[in-house]
Amino acid sequence: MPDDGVSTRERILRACWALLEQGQGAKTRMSDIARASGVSRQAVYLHFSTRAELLIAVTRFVDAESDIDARLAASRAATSGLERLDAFIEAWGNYIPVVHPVCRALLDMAPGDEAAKLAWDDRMSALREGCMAAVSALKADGILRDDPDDAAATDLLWTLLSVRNWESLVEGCNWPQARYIEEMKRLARQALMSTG
Amino acid sequence: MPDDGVSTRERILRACWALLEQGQGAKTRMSDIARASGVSRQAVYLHFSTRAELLIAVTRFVDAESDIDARLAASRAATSGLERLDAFIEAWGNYIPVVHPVCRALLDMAPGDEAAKLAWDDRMSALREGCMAAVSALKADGILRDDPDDAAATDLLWTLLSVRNWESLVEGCNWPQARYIEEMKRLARQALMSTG
DNA sequence: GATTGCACTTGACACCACGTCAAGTCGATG
DNA sequence: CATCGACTTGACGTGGTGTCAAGTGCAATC
Repeated sequence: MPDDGVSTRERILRACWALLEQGQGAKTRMSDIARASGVSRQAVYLHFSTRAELLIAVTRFVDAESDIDARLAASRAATSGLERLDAFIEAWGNYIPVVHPVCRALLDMAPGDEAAKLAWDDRMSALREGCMAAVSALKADGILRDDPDDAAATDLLWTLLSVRNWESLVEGCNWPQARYIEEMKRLARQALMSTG
Repeated sequence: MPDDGVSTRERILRACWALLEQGQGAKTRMSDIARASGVSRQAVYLHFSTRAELLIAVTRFVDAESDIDARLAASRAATSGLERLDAFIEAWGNYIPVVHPVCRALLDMAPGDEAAKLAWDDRMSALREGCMAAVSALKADGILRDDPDDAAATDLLWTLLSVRNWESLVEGCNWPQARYIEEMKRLARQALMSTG
């Protein structure tokens, strides 16, 4: 089936990814993607029954290509709670710019599309797990503050690390990525730990 | 021209506001708004040439009706920097739930509509002014930390107080409004002040 | 009392994306 | 050769926005 050893499906995924990286998510149409993939519009629907499904597939594809799991492994390997928090923020925070264009597109269509919304919520609840683990690690070390309870601490970290906040600081305020990471680490420490 | 002393234009604005308060922003159509206003769909276009224009007009209407200026006056009246920061967070933070349904609708259409995007950016840059003023007040009192410079401190406060973060905590995590306010005050103090 | 003007109604239409359908092409494989 | 699968082509339905043209009804004005 492939032309150059690459399946049509993958060509579409890559073309879509490339398009999203340089265009406004919401304005990338199925026909654009088809053209960029060198395939007819219908062929796209042959592989992905819906725009939302395609975008979701692209996020999974990007996850796989950029080895998000490996990135997060470091944070799970950390021994102390503080190390783990820092490593988690670094892993996730540095992954955001990679997936961001695709997230943007998914997010843009979420208000009007149930499937997109569910997929996004799913991603976000995965992130929440990571936050919860980091909070637990702090608690295990006895350095989690007790003003907000564990759940609230997780809520706070999760909100802090949202894609929107990254957009706000890095894209909206032109912060360099490194500054974003450092500031988030500081903020998270101040928000969650009893001793800074 | 009015039926009950209320202009058609205002009936539309109020009906739209009411609809947004109980529906999903993006799914509220022009025809829904027309029906709720007891007016034809075309009549709506007679007053607002575009859906974006209508939504923008509603936000301004809500601003006026809820006296956002009076709310913010308190923060400007504060004498100390810390008082001012707290008052600002309280004024804006407690205003969010009021405008939120309308913001939601505007935000939902922003990705695909230039006018909506501009209107939103405009609102956000007004908020930024407020943040900057609060930061300046802290600096005047000599209690602004110097790790992040003034601009970055403003960026941080502005991002912290974003509508998205309110949504995340209050709607996403079911925080009561009061808790949101208190936590934001704490977070802002920790993030901006040299002495907590 | 007729005329003009204004706010509004009615119904049709163009537009744009998404998604669907049916028929056809082309190459590989039995 | 026949058939199957991946793909193309072109037409179509749908839902929402925004436009257009003709009409209605009331009020102020002549």
